[in-house]
Amino acid sequence: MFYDFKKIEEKWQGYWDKKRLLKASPYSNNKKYYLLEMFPYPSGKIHMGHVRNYTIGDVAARLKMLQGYDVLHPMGFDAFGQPAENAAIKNKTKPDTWTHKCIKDMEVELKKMGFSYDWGRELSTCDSSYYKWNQWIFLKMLERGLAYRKASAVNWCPECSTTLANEEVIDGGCWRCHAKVEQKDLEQWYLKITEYKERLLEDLKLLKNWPGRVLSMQENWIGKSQGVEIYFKLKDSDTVIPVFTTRPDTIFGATYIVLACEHPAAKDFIRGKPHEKEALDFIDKVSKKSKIVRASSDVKKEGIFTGSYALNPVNNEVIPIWIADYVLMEYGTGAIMAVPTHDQRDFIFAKEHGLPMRVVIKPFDRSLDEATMEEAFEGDGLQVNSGKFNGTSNLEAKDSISKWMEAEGFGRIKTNWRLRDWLISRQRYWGSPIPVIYCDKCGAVPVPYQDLPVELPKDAPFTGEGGSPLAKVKKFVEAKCPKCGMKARRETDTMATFFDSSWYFLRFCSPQFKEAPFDRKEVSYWMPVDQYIGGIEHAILHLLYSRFFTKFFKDLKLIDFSEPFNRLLTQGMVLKDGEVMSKSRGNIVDPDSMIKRYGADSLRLFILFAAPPETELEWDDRGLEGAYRFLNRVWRIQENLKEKADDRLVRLMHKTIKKVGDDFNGFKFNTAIASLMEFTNAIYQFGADKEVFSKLVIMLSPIIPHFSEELYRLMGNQESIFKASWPKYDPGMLIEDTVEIVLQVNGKVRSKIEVPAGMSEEKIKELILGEEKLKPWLQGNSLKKIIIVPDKLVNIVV
RNA sequence: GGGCAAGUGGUGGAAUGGCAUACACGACAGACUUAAAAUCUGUUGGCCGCAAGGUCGUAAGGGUUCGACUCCCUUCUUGCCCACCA
Repeated sequence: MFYDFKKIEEKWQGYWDKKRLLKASPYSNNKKYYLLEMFPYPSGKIHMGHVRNYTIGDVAARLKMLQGYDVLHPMGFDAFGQPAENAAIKNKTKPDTWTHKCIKDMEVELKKMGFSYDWGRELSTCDSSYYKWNQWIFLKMLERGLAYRKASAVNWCPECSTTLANEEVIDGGCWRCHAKVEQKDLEQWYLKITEYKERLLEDLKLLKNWPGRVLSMQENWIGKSQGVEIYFKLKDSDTVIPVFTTRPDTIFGATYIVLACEHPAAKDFIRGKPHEKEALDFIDKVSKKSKIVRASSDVKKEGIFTGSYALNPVNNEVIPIWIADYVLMEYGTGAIMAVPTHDQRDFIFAKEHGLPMRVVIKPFDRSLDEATMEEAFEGDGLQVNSGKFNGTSNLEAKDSISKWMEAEGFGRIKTNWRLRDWLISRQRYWGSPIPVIYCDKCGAVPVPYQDLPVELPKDAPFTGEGGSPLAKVKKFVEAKCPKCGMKARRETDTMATFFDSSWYFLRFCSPQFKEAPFDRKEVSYWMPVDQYIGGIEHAILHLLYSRFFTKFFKDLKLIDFSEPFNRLLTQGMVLKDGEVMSKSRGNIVDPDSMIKRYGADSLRLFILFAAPPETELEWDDRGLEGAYRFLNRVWRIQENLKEKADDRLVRLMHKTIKKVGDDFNGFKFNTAIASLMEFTNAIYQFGADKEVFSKLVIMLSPIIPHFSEELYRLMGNQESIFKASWPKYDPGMLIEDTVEIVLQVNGKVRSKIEVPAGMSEEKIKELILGEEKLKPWLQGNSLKKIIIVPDKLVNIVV
């Protein structure tokens, strides 16, 4: 009556493993498919998000196996990172021990789901055979000037005692622990990702199969903006204050200038002025606050007058210079021209401090008065109060004013970027050591290639006190200078884990390769990744860094493609009662307990059926039970097979094969499953023969592999179902003899008729005008028009 | 504040210019059973109607069209991402 999922799933998992059935084998033909899901952090337990991500991937991978592709479907672990250190402190264990235990536990859980990974290719980023190549890549970057050291104020998380990249600061807090981020000065290693900004932006155009939202997020992150750098001269002096603007069309309305507090000239402008002390106090007060706090401290804009004045180059107007907290030193030149009438931030600031304003762009359909304005006008319109540009549209003026200012020497046309260099240093233990030695005489010296890997010492002390445990390991820190042989000191910072995950997709092509990060021959066969699947939370950082690394490898002539991921799918979150599943909410549904109750196949089926992959998925225990019931329903079909299936069923089978194939290719698993359910319902109605049933089972096999393998073998097949081929449909069987035509009067359905397919418009017209059911609607009305959609619909307009 | 999605039965969702609500969950009824579970077979958007049938209905309002869940405009709501980016 019930199929024994526990026995079946264990049996076939063991069989696939023993036969190495899921091993990726290249070069068997010329169709390759590299399917990759974002590898997990080994926390020790898989959650529903993993189950969803990996189930989606597994269906695609198994489908491609059935379609005869060489499939590469690997799995590994993003194993460096803070939680291992935190666990080490808490449980008095070692990060290494803890991580490897977690990896073991997760392997077991992943295997229970029956995912088709080639476990022979498994890798962990914390193994020295992997991070050796992180160090190799770092040295290559160092050689090319792409890795450099810079002392600067960095984001400091007091909770984790570590620095964070700008990208890792979320709402003023640490991306992992959410503690409030502070400012601190440190010498840090950076990667010059900005050198690739043009290509990172330009090549987004190549990514035709990426979700639009991810592309636009990347574009905004890179943040290219065209504008003009305008030179404002100080009144009674030759000192120039450059200012960047994307709105040169508003230059005639610039009524004051604002400097960032950190602006190098700020203190000069204050010196000897009446409010000198007050102004210095203000600068001091603001600079003590971290920039993150300043950014998040709502809308209040504080500022103070410097006492100095500048000249607007286009009209020689004398305008005051202010200092304020809402201007950022990091963007543009650290100084802005303020146009309160056409920028809302400037407007608020001007109102608060009684600064002058002047309208220079008026809306097309009305006039504007600065005295009565309640907010800035940021839309498009016509230039006014703008000298010889009056009357032109501001969009045109943007261009003509820029060119005019450049010609007059008032400024120059310039492009600004939002993208910053990438800070990779971490004052942490559990990461790849940065392969550099500091010598008093020779400075920072790279570790020679033949000395790689620089191994992490296993016996670092974990006290939970701040600072890096690595710095406390004497025999690690003490080193000889590779250049002069003198006593020297080893770098104790480790790399950000985003470094590890920026190239793992290349390593999977040849995970045991000893000569280089990857074997060029294998990479040129498998790469680029045909389908990448993961969470939207990685839309910016991980994907941008991976694209950067790929371009770097291309420049090294190690590969000959410039984008790593052809197609990208970002799957939606798994919700419970409308909320994201999380420990803090206490609404976690543990996959393992669901596998115990209903089996992995039911879980896979439910999670694919409940929602399309990209949208959020609402968890529902009863839905899972429904999936289990469906499997039993299919299971029972084998007990009642007929000699020969009904023609109607065979026709439906061909339709279903087409529909399911199309839906699978478009990752529309929910509707593919719906079709398979309809087909199953039809089998209950008409009765199937062995051939029809086996095709149903093959179509189900990517979704519910153990179940399908078992049924397939019970039907007498000796070979694995994954050696079978995907069923083909006969296009002739899709054509219907008769079609149902919907009859509308004035767009409302009034009747339907059955007619032979391909009937001519004339004949249809004749037929429907005599149709009894339509008479009441046509009587007493004059016929205006008849619209005929062949084989589908007729609309009579009266 | 900006950008991008989305809004459809009691619920998850289907339909991307042509029969709104496929498929599933839940609910209700029938068969089987001493009974229950399981299974099988039905019914299941609202309103009016005994019925045939009619009528309203895809967040709200307007527009384009013979015809709109679908395209356009306005508004509202929710979610995600970004955010003093000049």
